[in-house]
Amino acid sequence: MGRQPCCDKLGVKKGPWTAEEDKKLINFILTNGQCCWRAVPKLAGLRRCGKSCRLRWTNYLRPDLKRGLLSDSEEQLVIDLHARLGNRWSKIAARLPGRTDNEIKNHWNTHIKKKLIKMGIDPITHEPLNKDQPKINQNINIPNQSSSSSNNNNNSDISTAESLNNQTQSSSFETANSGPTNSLIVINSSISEDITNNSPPIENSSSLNDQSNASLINGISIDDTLMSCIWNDNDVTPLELPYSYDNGDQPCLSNNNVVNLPAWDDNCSWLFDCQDFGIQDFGLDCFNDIEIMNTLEVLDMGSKQ
DNA sequence: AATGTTACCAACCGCCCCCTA
DNA sequence: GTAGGGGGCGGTTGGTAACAT
Repeated sequence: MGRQPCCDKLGVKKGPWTAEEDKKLINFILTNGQCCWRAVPKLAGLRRCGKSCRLRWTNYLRPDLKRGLLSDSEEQLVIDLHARLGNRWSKIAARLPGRTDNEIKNHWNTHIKKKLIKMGIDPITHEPLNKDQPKINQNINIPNQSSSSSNNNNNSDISTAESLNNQTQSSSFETANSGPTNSLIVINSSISEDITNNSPPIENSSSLNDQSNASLINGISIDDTLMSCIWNDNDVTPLELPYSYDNGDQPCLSNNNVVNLPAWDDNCSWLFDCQDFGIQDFGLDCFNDIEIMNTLEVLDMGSKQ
């Protein structure tokens, strides 16, 4: 017995969303909140699959989304989280406020993956591609280490690594060249404590599965808040992230390490209006017509570009 | 200018998990 | 206990813009 399709395929439109459809969906969500997605298309007057509506909303229309490329710090955080969580994009996205799993997944596949490969890092295992010649520590987060060493990557790669090094202090790689097993990339955070104390399931456990490896990460500086968030399977809403917003617009780690997420684009100022209320709630009596119209106007602008 | 190639990303597909009756 | 619905998730595709030849 096959499953019922999520929607009636006949008469369901596919492909890119039009500004008109976006308006309808936004209007509906703002008016009614997020309810049963299957019912949304019908109620909103859209010839779309409910799933498609949900995706459009969560990946593009949600007012709390950031747009634009990931910053270096965000990128580094994604790498760190991926090393721990694997391709659990939604889990990773949950730790990056304003970013969606789809966005992170795309960014990983188009940017980070290539960067890591160029650096000699296997993007899947986060181990050096050539284990006999571990060299990534010469590029990543080893302060005062010359980047002119054996790695002959191009300048952009080196500058990328340096950039990551400079901007991200609390989340970084290190390679452990001396282990009896394999060279190892570890996250510069509370891994060692978590391994010994909590022992949560580790996606890429191959890199962290023996005593020698565990010993290698002893002494690495710890950011308990961040890693405890990562370990907890409980969903973490953006507000529960270990960031705080210094001066209202500069996210900081709870341990006062600035993450340097970029200031939001001025064009997204309307989003701030929307952040005064709970996105999850969208009971939306707190919306006023002006805010809704602002949203729709911005959408119009975007669609005309 | 025309054509080919690459990069990017929005959107879709289908599987899986969770909840509920 | 279990079947089915709903939503979430990760992988993949397809359109298109940018760049190269």
